[in-house]
Amino acid sequence: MASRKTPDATRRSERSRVAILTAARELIAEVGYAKLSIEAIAARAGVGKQTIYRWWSSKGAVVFDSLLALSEGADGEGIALPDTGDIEADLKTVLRATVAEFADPEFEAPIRALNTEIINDAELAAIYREKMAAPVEEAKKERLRSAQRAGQLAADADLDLFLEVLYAPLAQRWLLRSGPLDDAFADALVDAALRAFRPE
Amino acid sequence: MASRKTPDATRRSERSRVAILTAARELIAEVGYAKLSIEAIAARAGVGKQTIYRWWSSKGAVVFDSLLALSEGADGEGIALPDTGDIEADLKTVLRATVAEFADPEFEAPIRALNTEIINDAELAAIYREKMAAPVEEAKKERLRSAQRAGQLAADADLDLFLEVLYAPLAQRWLLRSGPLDDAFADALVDAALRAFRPE
Amino acid sequence: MASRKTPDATRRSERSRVAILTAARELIAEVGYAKLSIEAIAARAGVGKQTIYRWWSSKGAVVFDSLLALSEGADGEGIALPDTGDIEADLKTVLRATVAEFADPEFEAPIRALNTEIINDAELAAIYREKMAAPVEEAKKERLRSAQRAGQLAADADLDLFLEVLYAPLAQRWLLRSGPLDDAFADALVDAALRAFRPE
Amino acid sequence: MASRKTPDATRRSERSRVAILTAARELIAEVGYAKLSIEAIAARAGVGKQTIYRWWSSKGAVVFDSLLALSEGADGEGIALPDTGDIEADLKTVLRATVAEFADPEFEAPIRALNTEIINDAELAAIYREKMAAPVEEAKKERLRSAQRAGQLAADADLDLFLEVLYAPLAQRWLLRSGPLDDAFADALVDAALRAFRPE
DNA sequence: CTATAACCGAGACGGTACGTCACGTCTTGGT
DNA sequence: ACCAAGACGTGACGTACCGTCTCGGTTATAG
Repeated sequence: MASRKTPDATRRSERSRVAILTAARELIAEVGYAKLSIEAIAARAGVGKQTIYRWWSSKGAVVFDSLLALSEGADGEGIALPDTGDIEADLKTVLRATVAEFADPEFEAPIRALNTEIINDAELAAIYREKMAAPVEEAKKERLRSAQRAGQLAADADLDLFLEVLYAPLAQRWLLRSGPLDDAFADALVDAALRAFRPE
Repeated sequence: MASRKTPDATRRSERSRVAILTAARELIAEVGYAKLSIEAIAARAGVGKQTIYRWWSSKGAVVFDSLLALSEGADGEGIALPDTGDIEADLKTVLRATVAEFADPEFEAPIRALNTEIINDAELAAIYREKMAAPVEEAKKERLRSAQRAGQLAADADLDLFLEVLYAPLAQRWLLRSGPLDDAFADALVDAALRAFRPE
Repeated sequence: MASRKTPDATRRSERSRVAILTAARELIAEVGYAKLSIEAIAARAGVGKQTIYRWWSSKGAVVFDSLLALSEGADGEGIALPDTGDIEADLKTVLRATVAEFADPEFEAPIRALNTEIINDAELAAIYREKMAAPVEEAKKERLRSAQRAGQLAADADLDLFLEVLYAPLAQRWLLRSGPLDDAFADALVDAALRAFRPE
Repeated sequence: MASRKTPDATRRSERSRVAILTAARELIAEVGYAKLSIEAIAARAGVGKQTIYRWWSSKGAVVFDSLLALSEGADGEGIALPDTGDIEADLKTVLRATVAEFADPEFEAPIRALNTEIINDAELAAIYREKMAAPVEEAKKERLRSAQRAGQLAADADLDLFLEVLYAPLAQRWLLRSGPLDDAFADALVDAALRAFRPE
């Protein structure tokens, strides 16, 4: 069941690893995911192609890792959501921030690339959920639990479902460009989600 | 000074058009979107490559057309939703059907391919919304208006938002494989959406 | 028994064919056979690698053809040997010329390349004999027959053997650098060969 | 300012040296010279690549050494030619044996490899002549001197030339596959050489 | 009797070239 | 004019080896 050739990870060149991931990130921003090539990454990173193939199984895996690396460092505590005691206000703040983030053209290419990868590769999807989505989601749920304790959300609300109802429409509009992505939309989503899961 | 290339659509070979679209559909199902090539489509269709390039601007466009063709024929009236008078029951019926459809491995490859295209190509996204999404959406909204008239939905409910809250989480789970996609989930979504937009 | 893919020779680009052969010849002279690469030939010829692989099966075949092309044009009559009536004088003239030719550094690289190919590829060896060696050999034998008629050579002399005795030592010295390659050696070879095959 | 690299020969691992040479010989026989790689030799010999590069300057040098090793052991006296008093009979015996040796497919690959190396590398050619060719040649010349003393060969015959006239045609036919290599040919060569250098 | 310097196995590394695939353009001959 | 066929220049693929460069580990003299 093990892979046929297992390079010795202790000998791995950290310099090369970082250079490859950096080059991949830069190139995605510059030429987009579709026109990204392993050769270009290797050239930009000053690395032999084999060094990429030795440690990653596909272009998608490199790209994925390069984006994953972005969200690291701030692992754990750093990603708590604001808690003013007013769940509606706090969620609107957060969703408006998300909307603003999506509007940043800098994030456009990499995030579309990431989604393209995840849609077509179940394995990467699993890693994505574990490494990138899960911590953020947990932070969000923590805030929701606080709201439940404060009686602002039904005590038996399915928090996963709540988050999906809240975020999926946002993500869909952005991905499919199926409608305006503005503060009004963010607010409307928060209102709808809170209505759907209010106490009583 | 005139545009360099304007093929005469009246002379277009219908036989070739159909063969290309059919070949594209078959190949997507067989090898997936990523490994699909124009050359393979041409070979399978018994067509010169130029005949493809003459009428479509990119691989995505061919693929897109080939999938678009699937949803045609039943244009207009055919896609009305059930209306038993009970919006909750009707929506659950429809969403459960959608869930079942997504579970069909036959649809897997083409729909993921379609989404990959749409995510990365704004123009195709527009055509998709106009040609494929809009008619279906309109049918759904028609049913919702009926529910509004029956007092089962708030009179001022934003129907677009309602549909997004209802369908986006479904689509997201399927695309990202972020959770089970079953009848229970469908029912929970309908319940949440109806709670968010109930009258009063 | 036919090759798996047979390109249409009538469509072949003469421009590319000539450019490839020319580039190959130039590069052999410049960098030698061992360091010659298909990629370099393609680049120099302004041609895609596939165009080379389409028409030749190996680097050796290209190189071989490029050298073969050199000896064409003068096919047939052009290669008669001098016939003054004195076979000894004539052979010495010819062998001294051959010695001089071998001393030309311009010929060094290509001819060594040619021999390397022929030694290791029986098929190329056969083509070489038929296309390059045979015509020259026939011309030489014609001169020897004239000498036989003049009574300067045994009437029953094996002319093939005569030529081998005459030329093989020359070629060997050059290839293996096993001794000086000068006029004295040429003369000595002619003397020995004539002694071995004199009349009576 | 001293030479950068001077491995200490006294510390050299004999086990590795032999394993490398053996592996090289085996691989030449198995895959031929052209497809032989340093990495394959190292792997087969259970040796690090550096150990090869430390002691040999090129692939050719390794191959050459591996073949050279074959002809050692019997250095010096062992390689005397038969001397029955009849030079014609003795030479025919020897040449027929050589012909038989060339027909052995076991020798095919290595000897062609050796020649390929020698043709393209003047330095190896010099070593070859000194280490492999010279002793054999001296033995042959010793037999010829005996024939001269017996009056079977011209007293002033150039023995080097004699050997070239005798052996070069043989080697050429084998290398270029330019004709049958049989006993008849061997006999004809001996006859021709003896005619060329007979007394008087 | 260490220690310290070389060789050694292993194999990661930056590279070059391989031979293949598909791209999108262009040309030819047939309908 | 459109079409099937496919040659072409281009560029990327993933693989094989190149020759160099660390890494421990193991000898085998020199202190």
